[in-house]
Amino acid sequence: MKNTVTDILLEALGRAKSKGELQLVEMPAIVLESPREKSHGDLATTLALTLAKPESKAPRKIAEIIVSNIQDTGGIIAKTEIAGPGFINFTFKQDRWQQTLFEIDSEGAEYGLRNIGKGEKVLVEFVSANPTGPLHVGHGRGAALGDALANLLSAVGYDVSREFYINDAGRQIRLLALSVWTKYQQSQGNDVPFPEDGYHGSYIEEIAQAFAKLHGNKYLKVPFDDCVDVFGDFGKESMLLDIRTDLEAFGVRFDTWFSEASLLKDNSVQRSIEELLESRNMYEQDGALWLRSTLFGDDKDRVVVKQDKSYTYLATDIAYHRNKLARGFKSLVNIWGADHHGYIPRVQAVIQAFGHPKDSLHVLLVQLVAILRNGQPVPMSKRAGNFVTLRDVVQDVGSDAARFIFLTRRSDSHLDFDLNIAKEQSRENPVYYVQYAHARIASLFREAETRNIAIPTKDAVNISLLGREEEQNIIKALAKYPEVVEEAALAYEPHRLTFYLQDLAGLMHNYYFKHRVITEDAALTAAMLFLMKQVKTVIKSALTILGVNAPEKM
RNA sequence: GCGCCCAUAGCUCAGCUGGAUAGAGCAACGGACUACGAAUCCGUAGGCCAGAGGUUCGAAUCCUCUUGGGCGCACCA
Repeated sequence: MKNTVTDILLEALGRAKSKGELQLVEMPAIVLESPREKSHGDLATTLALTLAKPESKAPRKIAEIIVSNIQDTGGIIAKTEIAGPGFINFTFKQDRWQQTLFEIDSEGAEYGLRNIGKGEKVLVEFVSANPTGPLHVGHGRGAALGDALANLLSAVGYDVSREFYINDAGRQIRLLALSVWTKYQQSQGNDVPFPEDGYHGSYIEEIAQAFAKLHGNKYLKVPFDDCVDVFGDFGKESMLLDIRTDLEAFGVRFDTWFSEASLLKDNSVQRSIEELLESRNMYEQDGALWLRSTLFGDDKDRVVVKQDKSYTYLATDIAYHRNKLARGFKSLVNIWGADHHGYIPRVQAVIQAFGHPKDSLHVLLVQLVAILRNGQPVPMSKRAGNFVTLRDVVQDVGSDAARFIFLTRRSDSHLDFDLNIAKEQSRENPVYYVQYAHARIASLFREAETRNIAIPTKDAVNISLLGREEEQNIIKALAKYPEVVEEAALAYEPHRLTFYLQDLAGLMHNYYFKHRVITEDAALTAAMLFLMKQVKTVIKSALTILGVNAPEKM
């Protein structure tokens, strides 16, 4: 629809130019938007306003010139108006909107999908929690965002992979090993002091018990340094299994689990460093190797190899991002906790040092989640191993509610997650509101079936019967869906879909309440059922992108 | 000290690339079930978009400063 009008406008400008009515030294971008105010038509453009200055003419005058040159060859426009300071408002013919319903009906689940990505490979890396403890709600928010975003990017034609980066190198795994080893020793009666900065939490004991069950007292007399790897691997594998299980319960599956340690093992860290030294993006100073990140906008250069020849965290990240690029991903999306924001310029420098444009990496920051119970914040202390886990929340409120609520805010704004509201089955809980709209339509269809009324196909329906205001509003909302999907995908903002869904569900509930669908008037009943069918399709499509179920019954 | 993010109705938040009279939900108040699911709907009220300048035809949106919150500033991970 937008494209058609854009073409019409471009042609009009072309004619105005050839007649000498407008100069048009530069062709302006055509911006079309749907006005809030209904009396302003279906689409509006500010074209005349933006042209006022370069043309040095009054905007209304320019609008008149443009309008006089418009030729609506397709016959879709009912009315063109100049309003206010120079807006041009278009109102479409009713049957044009109603075509939307046929479109949805024939495309079904495909409706709204686009191919702007053209199969380009995109990697979405998210969650990437240390395998040293269970996932908490913050990870859940990242998981919901990453998964929905991946779905969204697929919906617009990208070839998307989901990846979990396992931070399994370095000190934290050693500390995990030591924590498990200590609990193991203690459980076998050896009074070994627990490490001060060790991981607390009952899960460590569970791992130690599982270890004892498997190995008995075989490692009881082995000094820690001689069995770090055994305990480390065991701990890591146990935690990863837990993490994977929790994520699956949350409906999230990864295509790849990428191990940080593997980058050290296969020498890719070393090779990355050599490559950067060769390209002069890395240099030696004071006995350390530095990434010349200031070349690419970072505040200061960063150490990659320390004086003692050990690597900083950045070293593996360099190798990791090099690896991502080498796998052919044109676009990388990283989802991080907001406390890592200071790290962004560094990694963007890495990308550029390897010769890729800065904007091939998009970092989305996820703010913390505060859990509320009965309106009161639930205290969380990571140190004491006492925090609300993703598993707790999913068990408590369900995966659907959790996912939807995580996606009702922009990712970079704080989120208060109220457990009581998430379980509530009312308007206040947006998940139920939207799911209910879907289930209500399903229920309506069941009712129709018991009365032997078929859900009509498009050949058996007279769409022009749907002329009431509520019907027009719903149809317009449905027509907007493909745009919403596209914009949400390009902006990396799945939350736009949750807002869209709430609007659409609202229109549906309002309509349903005002107008009885199944009546004596068979033709009208058929048309209304047909409309409802398309609403159902779109709600389901959007919920599916968000990773939320669209139930037939609740 | 330097840098990043945020400030919109009593509360929680939307507001698309700068557009026309700033929107939802909740809470408050008043209404709607002999009919397809009232898990719903309708109405009323609620605003100096933190403050002050600037840019322009036009600013919640862009720029500068101030105030008030959050977070980063490691040869840690």
